[in-house]
Amino acid sequence: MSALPRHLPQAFFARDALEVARDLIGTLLVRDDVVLRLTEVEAYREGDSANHCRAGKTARNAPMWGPPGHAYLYLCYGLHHLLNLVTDRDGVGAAVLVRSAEIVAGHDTVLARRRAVPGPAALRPALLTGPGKVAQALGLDLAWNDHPLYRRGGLELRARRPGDEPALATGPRVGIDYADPADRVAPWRIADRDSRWVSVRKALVG
DNA sequence: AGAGTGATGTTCT
DNA sequence: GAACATCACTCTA
Repeated sequence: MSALPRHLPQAFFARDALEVARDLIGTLLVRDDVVLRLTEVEAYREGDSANHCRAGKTARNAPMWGPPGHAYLYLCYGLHHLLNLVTDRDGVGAAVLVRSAEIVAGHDTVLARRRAVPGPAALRPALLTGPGKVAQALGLDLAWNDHPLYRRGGLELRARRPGDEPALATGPRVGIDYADPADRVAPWRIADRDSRWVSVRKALVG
């Protein structure tokens, strides 16, 4: 396998979640032999009624209030671990949820973790479109909370590959019917317009 | 392809 | 006790 692009520095994450979300499409999540290219994310910002931090700091959302560039994981519906990347400055509760990705390397490991039957038929978007699937493919659980992504080791985030300048599509975030109307329709879901490895493709524009 | 539904456990009212 | 940033499976067309 060819050399990976550079790590993104902590300063990359120390901005508004929406800005970070746009820049995350096309970047690489790396763990052991698995390399995933991000194709779909959602921003959860300060003052956002869909944000886990809307009611203040709790034991669950504590990592979101911490320094940028760390992981925030939580258990959704009692079954699925969801991976977020903490954004904005220390003391602000904001993050970007990773919704979908495509496989760059480590196909066999991903298939095994996803409990898919090995073979060409398994390598289709349904394998990795959805936040629970991405975390499962990376082998992540709550033990990865607070893990820094801007340093070598464990779970890492690296820059886009040379020449990868994805066109973006946007749409409303998924599964936040409880939020205020304005936040519910805000186009804070960002995707790679030209990738098939994106969930709920229908609601996207651009 | 689209709608319906059960699984499963933590968090918050 | 209800809600929940979901998934995989089953119908019906």
